[in-house]
Amino acid sequence: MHQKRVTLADVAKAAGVSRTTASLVLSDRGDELRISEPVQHRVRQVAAELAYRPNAASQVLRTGLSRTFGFISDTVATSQLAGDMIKGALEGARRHDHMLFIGESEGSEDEQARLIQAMVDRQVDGIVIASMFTRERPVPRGVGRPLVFLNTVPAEDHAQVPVVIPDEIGAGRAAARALLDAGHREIHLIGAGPALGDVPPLTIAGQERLEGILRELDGAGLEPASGRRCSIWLPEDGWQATTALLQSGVTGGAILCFNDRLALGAYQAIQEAGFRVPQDFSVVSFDDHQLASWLRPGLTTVALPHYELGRRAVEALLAPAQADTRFERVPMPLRARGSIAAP
Amino acid sequence: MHQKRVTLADVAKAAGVSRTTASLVLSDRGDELRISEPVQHRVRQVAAELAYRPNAASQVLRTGLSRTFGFISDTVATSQLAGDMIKGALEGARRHDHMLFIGESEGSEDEQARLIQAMVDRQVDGIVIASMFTRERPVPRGVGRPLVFLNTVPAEDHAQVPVVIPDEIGAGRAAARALLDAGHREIHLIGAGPALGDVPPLTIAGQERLEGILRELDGAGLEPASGRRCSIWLPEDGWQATTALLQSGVTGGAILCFNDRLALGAYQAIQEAGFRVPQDFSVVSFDDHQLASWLRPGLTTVALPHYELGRRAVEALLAPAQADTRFERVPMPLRARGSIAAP
DNA sequence: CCGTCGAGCTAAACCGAGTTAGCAACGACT
DNA sequence: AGTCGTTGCTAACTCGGTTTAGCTCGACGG
Repeated sequence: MHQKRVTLADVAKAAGVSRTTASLVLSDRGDELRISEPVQHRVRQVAAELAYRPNAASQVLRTGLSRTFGFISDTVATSQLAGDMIKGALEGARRHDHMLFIGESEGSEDEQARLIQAMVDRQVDGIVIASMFTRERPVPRGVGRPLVFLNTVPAEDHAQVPVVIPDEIGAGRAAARALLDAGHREIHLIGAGPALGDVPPLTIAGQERLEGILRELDGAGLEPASGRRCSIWLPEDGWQATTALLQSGVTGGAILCFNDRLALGAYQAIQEAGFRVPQDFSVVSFDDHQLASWLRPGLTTVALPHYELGRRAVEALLAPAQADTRFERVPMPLRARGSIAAP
Repeated sequence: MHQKRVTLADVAKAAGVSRTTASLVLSDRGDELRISEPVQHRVRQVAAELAYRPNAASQVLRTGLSRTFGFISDTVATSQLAGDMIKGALEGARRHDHMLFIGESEGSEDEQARLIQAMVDRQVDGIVIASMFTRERPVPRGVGRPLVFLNTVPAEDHAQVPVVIPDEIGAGRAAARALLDAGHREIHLIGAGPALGDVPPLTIAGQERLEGILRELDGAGLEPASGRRCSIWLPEDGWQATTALLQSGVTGGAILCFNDRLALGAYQAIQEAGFRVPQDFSVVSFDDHQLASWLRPGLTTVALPHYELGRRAVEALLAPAQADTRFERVPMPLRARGSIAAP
């Protein structure tokens, strides 16, 4: 099946030069080592004619560089979250002419260690450790290659790992600001709150979104009108929390959901109770799940920049690790659609 | 940055044997070549103590096998479609102790050729060419490695490529059957139909789903009550088609959507018109998008087995290509939820 | 006429494994 | 004593590149 490839020796022979010369020319060191123009030209021509492609394994063995990165995430499947992140990572790799190994640890440290091992065995030039949900993770030791944490914060503070995470606090502020700007004063939280600390366990995102929201409201001299914490952030939970809110006698105002899936549940509860978005309730949320553009009216949401996150994480592998790039916060842009109106 | 790895030579030296002996022992050919038990034990022990790991680049160079597959898709980002497919591919690779390169061609033949080239340079043991939407594609020539088409049909009939695709005809039958079994006789199609050939261009899936539906209805002596072809299958299109259907005076029956996003639009149109699912309209669809379980009521849909597709495609790379495995149709299971009731 | 210098190229070592051919030591058998 | 066979191991080559050190040749200066 594996037909014979054209090797450097074949090129050298056909061009009537030594392997050394061929190698120098093809790696653009010909001028540096004084190979004459005619010879360079001939080597290049022959290489092109024979469709020569260097054997990467051989280059890796000699140079220790594989032009390959690794990308390990805890989950790959969860919606387009991962898809866009991987897409960004691929773009980052492509820009530097690298390939990308993908691995999925399913949250298991053992599996992650196995993947790191397999990638290091293959001499990857760096590994991104990604999480689909912002959280703390121990830093793998002794990898011996550049490492970047994506959407993940190192558990030990002494650990020297560059980190790329979304600016969730800024996102919280942006979501609150969007409602304030529309004139809302009565803002109900779905998913967490109303007080700082009322967040589901282990989610840094929830914590920081809430912090941003409270800060922005505080700047306007406000507090949330109410807040309902949900242990999981699925549509069903949003539906329940919103239904409870409506049953408490609220007939209008603004609803700030902690993610788009909760917002879907909120839409459903609002519609089933006979209210309308945005006439009765303005809704804003986080993530910019595909769903957000499919709802009627379109859901205004603060986007998780998955693509950017993936791309920057990979590119951070190559960047010289300076102090100021150790902790990169990627802004989360507001996607304004039709779910916010004046009260 | 790259600290020195332990090599086979280090192990051999520490164990007081030759590199040959160490190599034989560690590749389990010790018995075959009569290395004594004590020596084998010592070598293994030393290897473990030094945490020896073979350099994959070196093995690749020597053996030509990389324990690595390539997975090239036209799009990675589109929802969890790709995510689950990649997840399945990862599982397939993991089972055979392989790693997985991911690449995205964005539909460009040039980019795909570049990716194939880069993967072949790295001596991958096989490449899966995947499409997120079933369609015809030319077969890349001269790859020299095992190739499998996933969700993709070779454009040239003479091309010898194993193909893994979902059983869309069976899916069409299953969707129609689900409605017939509930007692429905009046079945409206959203997305394609009512006659064979009324499908959006370039989608094999649409064609085959329709074929399956028509066959199953025909078996019950029926034809679709109506059919509306949509050029794209987004929620907006489903909403428009369903709104048109309702405005034509239909007040109940069954709606068969060609995918879940169309079904979301149908749900929205039905609810906005004051009807209810499933009391007034039963809805069934295809794909089993995450969305399907989030709708109220849950959407009954025929699942695209993305995970299975990904896994089987990768495993097909290793399977000896027999005639009967050349064209693998993966069944699409019905996911019954709450959107179907008796008329 | 010899020494020096630079231009232009190459032999050979090297990366870290896998693999082939064969050697040394020892006992058994003729 | 010589031959043979077996056991137990290793020297040396190979994969396909990169890199170092150095060779050859002609021009030029003294």
